[in-house]
Amino acid sequence: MSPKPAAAEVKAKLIEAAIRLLADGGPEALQARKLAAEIGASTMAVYTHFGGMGALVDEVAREGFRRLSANLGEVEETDDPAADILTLALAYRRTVVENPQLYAVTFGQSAPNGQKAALGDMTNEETRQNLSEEGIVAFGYLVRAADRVIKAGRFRPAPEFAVAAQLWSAVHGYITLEVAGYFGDGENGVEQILVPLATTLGVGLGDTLEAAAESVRVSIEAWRAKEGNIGT
Amino acid sequence: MSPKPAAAEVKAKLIEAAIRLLADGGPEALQARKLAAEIGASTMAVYTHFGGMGALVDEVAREGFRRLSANLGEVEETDDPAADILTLALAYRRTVVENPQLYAVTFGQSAPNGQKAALGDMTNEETRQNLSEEGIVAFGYLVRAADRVIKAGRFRPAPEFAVAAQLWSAVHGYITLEVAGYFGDGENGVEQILVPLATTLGVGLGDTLEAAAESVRVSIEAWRAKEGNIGT
DNA sequence: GATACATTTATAACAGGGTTATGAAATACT
DNA sequence: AGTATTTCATAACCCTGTTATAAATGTATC
Repeated sequence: MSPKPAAAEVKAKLIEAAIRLLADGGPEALQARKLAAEIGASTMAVYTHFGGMGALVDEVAREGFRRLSANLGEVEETDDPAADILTLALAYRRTVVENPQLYAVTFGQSAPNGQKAALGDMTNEETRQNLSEEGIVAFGYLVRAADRVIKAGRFRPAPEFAVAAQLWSAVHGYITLEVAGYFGDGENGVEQILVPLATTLGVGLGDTLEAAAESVRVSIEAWRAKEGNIGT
Repeated sequence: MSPKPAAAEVKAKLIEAAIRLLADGGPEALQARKLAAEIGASTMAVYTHFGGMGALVDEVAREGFRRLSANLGEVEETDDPAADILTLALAYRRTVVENPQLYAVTFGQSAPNGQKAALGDMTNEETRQNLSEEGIVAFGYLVRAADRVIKAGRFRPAPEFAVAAQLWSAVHGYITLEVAGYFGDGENGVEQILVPLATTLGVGLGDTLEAAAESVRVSIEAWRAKEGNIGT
């Protein structure tokens, strides 16, 4: 059926090259001619395999979601689900901080060609079904974690989706502002804002101040050990 | 000193035209040739008055901050500072929702020319001084509101800046995700997510559940009356 | 194995952006 | 009035996405 079986391979190489160019040179480095040169082909490769730069950027955005989901999936569920939430937030943050350019595209912020990567409405029970698979998978980790905390009796009973959406808003907002440069370099913002924010959210959703603080402490300690962040 | 006194006027007309084009046609409509046609001039106007599209976009971003500050400044301080915080958040949200394209530029998300509108580090006492004036003014309203709630004894004692940064993260994140289309159309997300989030933040920062809920109720009621949002 | 067909690819051109020289027009100062 | 300085319109330049076009490459059929 397909005269040239190398098609999928070229497609993958283009995506790979796109992410590399994006990470190195920012959105303006994501150009058809540079991509072609990177994989040793002509610009036509972009058009035969994607139809244009727009679709390629879309695919890059989806790949970002896939990598985010993969990183969130590596977070193990412990017997302290409240701590797991902050651990997920820290994994989310680390993923974005390590490749801000990619996630600017993934979240439709940086738009090399005026693209948007909208996933769809999450507040509607029905439309939530036909969301892009990549986005719903990533969000699903938060929903599951929220559900576990509620079932453990530490958050007040509430729709786990609504709780997850609140957590997502707060964490996403924090990460967006940190990456934009508002909270300084390094782990400064994590210590001064994200950690207190995690406590605030835990207590606000029903946890006791003591339990929330302890969960935050546990998660942060593991984070420091894992990422080699010797807290100051 | 200046041979042509019309300079400032042309500059203002360009900014005005840029915001109009942006609102109507999105980032890709923000072009030197279109701007020139809009004000009945040649593209050189952009270069003599701004030096290039980049600087013009920068100026548009600052204008967005100025308008945001103006809208936040219109929020009156009541004797319920916790309610005022949600009122500020709703004004913030309304400003962005009414002109998402402008605020995509203001927050450096949409980058017609790869521009960024970074304001600077807010976690550092010293560097916080030399932030761009436009950004610090807008953020200042939140800091002042947080301070009032703390002084009223409803939030636990804490640096008002840190509290404001948490609030800003959460609200900014919510707005970003709503505008991106994740929370459906209209006031859906406000009712389902932003309002509960406000309660969560209030309680998490030290307020009682009853007091926080009452403040949210008061603010939302005023909001419905003002914006004509007949709650469902 | 040779031929027909579909797909991919390289080349080259086109269209539409930002930007830049250049000289003319317009205004303020002397 | 004359001079200097700024602004502006025209036209070109460069770069980027895109699109014709024809050659090359592989698959399927006889």
